[in-house]
Amino acid sequence: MTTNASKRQSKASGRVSLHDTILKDVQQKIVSGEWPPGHRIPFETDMAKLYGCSRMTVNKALTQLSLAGLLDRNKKWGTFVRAPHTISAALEITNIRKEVEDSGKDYSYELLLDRHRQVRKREAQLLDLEEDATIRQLRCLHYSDSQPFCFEDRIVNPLAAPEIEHVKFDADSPSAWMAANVPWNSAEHQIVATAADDRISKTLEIPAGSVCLVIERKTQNDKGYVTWARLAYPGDKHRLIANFTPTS
Amino acid sequence: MTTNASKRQSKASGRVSLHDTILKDVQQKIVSGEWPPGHRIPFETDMAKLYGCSRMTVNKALTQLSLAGLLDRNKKWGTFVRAPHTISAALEITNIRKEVEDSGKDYSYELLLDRHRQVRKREAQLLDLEEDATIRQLRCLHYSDSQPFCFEDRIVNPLAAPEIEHVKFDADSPSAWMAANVPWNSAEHQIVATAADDRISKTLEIPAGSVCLVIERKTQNDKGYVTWARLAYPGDKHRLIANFTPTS
DNA sequence: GTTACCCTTATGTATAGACTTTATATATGA
DNA sequence: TCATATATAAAGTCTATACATAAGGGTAAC
Repeated sequence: MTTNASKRQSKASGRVSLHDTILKDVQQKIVSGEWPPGHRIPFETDMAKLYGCSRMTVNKALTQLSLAGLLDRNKKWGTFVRAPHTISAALEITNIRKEVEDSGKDYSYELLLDRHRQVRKREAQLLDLEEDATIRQLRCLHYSDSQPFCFEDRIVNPLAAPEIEHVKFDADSPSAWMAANVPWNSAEHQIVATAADDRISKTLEIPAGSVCLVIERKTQNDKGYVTWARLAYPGDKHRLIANFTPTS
Repeated sequence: MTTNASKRQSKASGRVSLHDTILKDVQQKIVSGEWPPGHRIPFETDMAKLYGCSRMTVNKALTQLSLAGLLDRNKKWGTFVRAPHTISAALEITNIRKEVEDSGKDYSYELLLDRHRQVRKREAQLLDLEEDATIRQLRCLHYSDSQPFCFEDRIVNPLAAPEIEHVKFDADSPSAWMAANVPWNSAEHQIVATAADDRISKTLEIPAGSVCLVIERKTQNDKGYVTWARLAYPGDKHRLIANFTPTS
């Protein structure tokens, strides 16, 4: 098959491998939200036709995305975009409700503040926004058995996630809703220990100056930074746990 | 090829796929230390013969391990076990020296304590040891420009890592040496904010009761728990940063 | 001696085809 | 009606083969 051989060559000399192209294409569609969680993606055979390649090549790309946790694959059913992007099994600190309920306590949550305002300078830098941009600010408190458990202070960039504008966070907390509904490209966490400032000590009902574990998280999609959140946990009661194995 | 077909069938009905078996075998050899970092593993063609399968099947396994970061693969040279297991790019908090030097400061380190003693009850539980087992305890202080930067308190289980017994930690710090030389199966991190106790405040030269970020790490190989370490960083000066993408 | 060219080696990519496994859908017979 | 075949669909595994690519060595021409 000389024609096929030359076809292969011309494609290979495109410098980047075909299965990698396919992988990136699919990943892009997922993180951009074009293929939302639950969406059934084309069958291997169809994608093979689409890219003019063999099924094995498509299979290689999809298998990798499945291992990476972006896809769920089922025989006969097909391949589906996986539910919310969990923040890697290693450091799953998104799900405050689960955290509370796993410890056998009752979870509840209260929205303290929800307003639109102009960004501050530091925030504009942080989220790479114009100086006069408008953001939505949310503050809420997560309870464990009616004990304050975590104070969440968040700003959202409406430009990067317009669909959030219509959401009232009376039932679901912002972090829960966002984890389930907003796809992201990359996330950065910063973890720091601080002394509780005035607001935190009052809200969490702990003495001013006592110790807090603070996690700041910034997530990004292809339209820019979506949100920045600060989660403050009281004292040495809270532990972040992360498990690793060489391969995962 | 009917004989081949039936051979395939009989293998496939072994319930677990061949490439996965190969992957696990290689991984086991690496984490057990049988194939140490730098070791050249057999060529694809040889492993194919060894397992009585095609090169593609071996390739699938090795490619995955390479993506997972356990192997380095080079054309013409072959495939090598990758250098020290870094603690996943996401949360690389092992390398204190690098951390310091990346911030433009000079790194130095001082060994404060090195002794053998009987385990305490809590430690025996933690590392799953006999009540009367002996452990090696190490304490040291990492400096950033002659400022105390991190206080390390560590216990080592000689049964799980006998080679450590001969190492004097006068040049390399225990954490550096262990990161470079001790393969591990799994690691657990716990991150917590605490108020500095007496020892920590004196060692790190900070006021008693001021805020500390403490990381506790426990690593395990196939012989059991190797070591437990507590790293204390002073105040809100220290931040743990972790970056995520959906695939990595 | 250096350049140009070819050979070798080991991994990398891609293909076409065969068979397996899991699960649904549909028809068949008691 | 219900259980049981049977067909079908899609992913999973594996093979044999082919060519590409990277890196090194060797050799002959200049």
